[in-house]
Amino acid sequence: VSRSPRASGGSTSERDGGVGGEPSSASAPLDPTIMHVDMDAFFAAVELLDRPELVGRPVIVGGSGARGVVASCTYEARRFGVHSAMPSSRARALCPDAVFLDGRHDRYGEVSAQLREVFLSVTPLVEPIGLDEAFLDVTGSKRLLGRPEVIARGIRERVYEELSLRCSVGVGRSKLIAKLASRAAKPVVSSGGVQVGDGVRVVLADQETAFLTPLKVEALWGVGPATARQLHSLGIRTVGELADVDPAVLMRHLGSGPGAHLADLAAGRDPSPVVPQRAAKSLGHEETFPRDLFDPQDLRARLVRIADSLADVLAHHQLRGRTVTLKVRFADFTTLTRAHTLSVPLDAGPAIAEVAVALLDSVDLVSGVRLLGVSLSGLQPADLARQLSFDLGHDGASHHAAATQAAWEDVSAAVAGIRERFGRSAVRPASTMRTEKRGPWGPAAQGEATPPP
DNA sequence: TCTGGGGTCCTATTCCTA
DNA sequence: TCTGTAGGAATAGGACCC
Repeated sequence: VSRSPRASGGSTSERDGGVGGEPSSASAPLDPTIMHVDMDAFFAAVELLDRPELVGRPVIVGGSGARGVVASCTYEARRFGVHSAMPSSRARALCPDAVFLDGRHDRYGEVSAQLREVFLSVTPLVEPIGLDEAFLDVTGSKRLLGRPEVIARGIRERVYEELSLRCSVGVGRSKLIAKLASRAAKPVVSSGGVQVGDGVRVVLADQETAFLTPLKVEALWGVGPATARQLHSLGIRTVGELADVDPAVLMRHLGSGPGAHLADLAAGRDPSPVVPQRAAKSLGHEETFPRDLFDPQDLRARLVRIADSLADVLAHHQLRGRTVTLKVRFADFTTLTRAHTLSVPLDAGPAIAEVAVALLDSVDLVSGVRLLGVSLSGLQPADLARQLSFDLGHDGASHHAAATQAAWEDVSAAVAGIRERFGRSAVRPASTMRTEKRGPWGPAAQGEATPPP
């Protein structure tokens, strides 16, 4: 090992510019080179692929109902100030001519899988972040594929050739730098128009400080509105100012963990590795209702349907979980959670619903409910859980839910099979059917029907 | 303006048990 | 047998990410 940074007393990055440089001699350890690939307006761009007649128009993907938000939008819509996470009502006011489309996550998932194939042809070390971005550790690919900038441009070209989609690529020694660099490579939108970005931005080791210093603190991973407010109150607005603050001060104001973490990021220190696969720690499903609901019986029925949807997700992942968490958001947007951990892992809809409904019954619902959600954590593979499920639990709730789980074991498998062949709506919990539109009791908007006499 | 749905991680508190 | 304590698990809330 001829070029070990430690052995030679200095970082190789000081010699070759940090991120890659020329391919090194065969046995030398290479400087880490991380890439962050971020699709441009991903959901909206996929919609335009399938509906080319919309190209050039402002297109907004997201819930178009009264309580929806923007999930993605084209740059034509961004010119009007529309951006993701904005309430749809506001987006419509800003851009009345926009075309609103409901999201098709299955479709985005398909394209995302194709995208991953491109990434995996460059390096096996791919860490997806959502459907539309990923970190790639290309440290070991440089000898074969060339300088980082060459690799990055190659990825960009292949994504465009194979998927007709554009992306931005950031390159640096760490995930922190790579992520910020990809943002710097993005197209810039103003009311005047769209300025095409570089597409690729490489930040070399000796450029890191100059690159980070002028950025706003909000640019850092982990600084959201609440942390930004606190930092602003301390007179800190840029990453450079943050780097000048004594870490002890940050730890005092933000807590020891987040404070120390933020001090590291501001100084450009981010040792976090690219992690190819992460096992899910929780799975959940939640629904916001078109209008607030007050009737406990109605809410219980909604919860059963949500638990049923969650059971589908669990079956798909072949997982069970021991902790059931109920989430309730009230009309005033305050949110509470209630959790119960069982001795036996569940995946059957009725068993999950039983626990969730019991939790719901412990909550005061008089102020009106806008959202209900159920999630399961403490996950384990279903086949392993099945072997261990002879233990029916000790406390009353566990015992009851475990018995329900056992009783529904075979039924759940049969339901999954039927849905596989005939679609999700082929089998539904009976208790949810009173909320569906149907015959003798007259037409009503879905989910708004009056219960039959 | 009025705030989705899918998650992760962190902190504080409470409760149980060795 | 009783008491104090330390530590872990469970619980709840909040911030943040895409």
